[in-house]
Amino acid sequence: MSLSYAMLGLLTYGPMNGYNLKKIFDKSISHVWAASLSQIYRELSTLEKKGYVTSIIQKQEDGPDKRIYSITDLGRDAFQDWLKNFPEQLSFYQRDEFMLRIFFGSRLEKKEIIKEFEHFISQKLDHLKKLNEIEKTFNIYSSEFTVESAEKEELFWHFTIKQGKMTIEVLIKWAEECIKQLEEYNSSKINLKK
Amino acid sequence: MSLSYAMLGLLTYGPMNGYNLKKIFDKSISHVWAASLSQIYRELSTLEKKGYVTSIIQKQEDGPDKRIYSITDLGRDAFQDWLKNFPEQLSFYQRDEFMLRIFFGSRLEKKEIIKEFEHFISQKLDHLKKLNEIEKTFNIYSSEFTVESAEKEELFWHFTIKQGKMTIEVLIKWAEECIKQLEEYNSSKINLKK
DNA sequence: AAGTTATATATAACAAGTTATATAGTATGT
DNA sequence: ACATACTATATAACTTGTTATATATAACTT
Repeated sequence: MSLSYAMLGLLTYGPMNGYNLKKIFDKSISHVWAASLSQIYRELSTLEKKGYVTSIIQKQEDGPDKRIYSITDLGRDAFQDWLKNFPEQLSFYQRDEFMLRIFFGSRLEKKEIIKEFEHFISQKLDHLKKLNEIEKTFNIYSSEFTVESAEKEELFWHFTIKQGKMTIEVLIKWAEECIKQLEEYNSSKINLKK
Repeated sequence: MSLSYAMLGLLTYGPMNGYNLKKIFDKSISHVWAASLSQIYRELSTLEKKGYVTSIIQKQEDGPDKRIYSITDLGRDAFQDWLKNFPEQLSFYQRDEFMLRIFFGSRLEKKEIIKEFEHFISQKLDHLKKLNEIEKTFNIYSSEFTVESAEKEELFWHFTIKQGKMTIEVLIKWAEECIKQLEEYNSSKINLKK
């Protein structure tokens, strides 16, 4: 599945240990595919069993030893194979806790729900900042981690950031519209009652 | 977690069996929270153990017996409690297989990647259609399943559909911009080489 | 008549993701 | 000096989600 290929993809940039891989994840692709440390460690052993990566132990005097993983030719092939075979059917289904609550929003007070929409907007503004931070580190990584050309590598990274930004911006607009509609709905209700 | 509350939420509309619950899921909240049949069955037993639902067996002459679940007062309270307690931190992290491949898009031919962006657009157009179909059935359900007022119930359902539509529309715009940028990038590269 | 699809009912096995726990050094704050 | 946080290393337990399997009837398809 996708996690293993995300990991193999990052390992094409160079050998890494689990902890390091997690840091790179968070600074590069967490907005596209998130991973927890424990998942990464488990997946690294699975990948090793499959022969997609090999590991060596690096002794350290300060702190515990490191296990450094490198991608194998078999691993590179598997990654490239996955990469070129995009799925036919892209998933339509979602799992969004906030949206689920909104679905049942009629069971809440108008004031409460407006407060939640406002909180949603402030959270999305935070997410925009996070994306900007990730974007800033791209030029650092692209010079370190270049496969073909840093420019081409960065182009695609920016596509994913752009997707995130555009989506967040539209969600903010959506929430603002919902608030407006709720306020209108309430006032018309009050008028009817009079 | 969310699945159980999605199920409890639907059960506030009336008693249902697992199979039926799945159908309602697909026609109402799959765009917000998806569930598979096996998950639903497992979760129903968990909910029963917790006392949030009770079940009776309905004998049937044609086909196997049905187990009809009803929400209990305890279940209603748990649902309402969940509903009013929106999480402070909304998740920033994502898991999107398509976007992950785009992240590594520099390893593919320009032609291939443009083809995938085009396929993405056509899939998103399909998803728009699915959302429209879900939206159409809302008025049917809102008259059957009304808690307070059908109008208020539908208002929130429409918010979730609107969110889906706005997001999909912006994703299409994003993909179109990516294609344009890729074409420009390639031609400028060719020019540089000349 | 035989095969496929849909309705109806689930359970079992497996894979993936989250949370808790364990260990230990280094740095920073009060 | 003591606590908290961060770096660094993971493993274990638990929860959630997906895929495969099982059974049986009815309706539609070729």
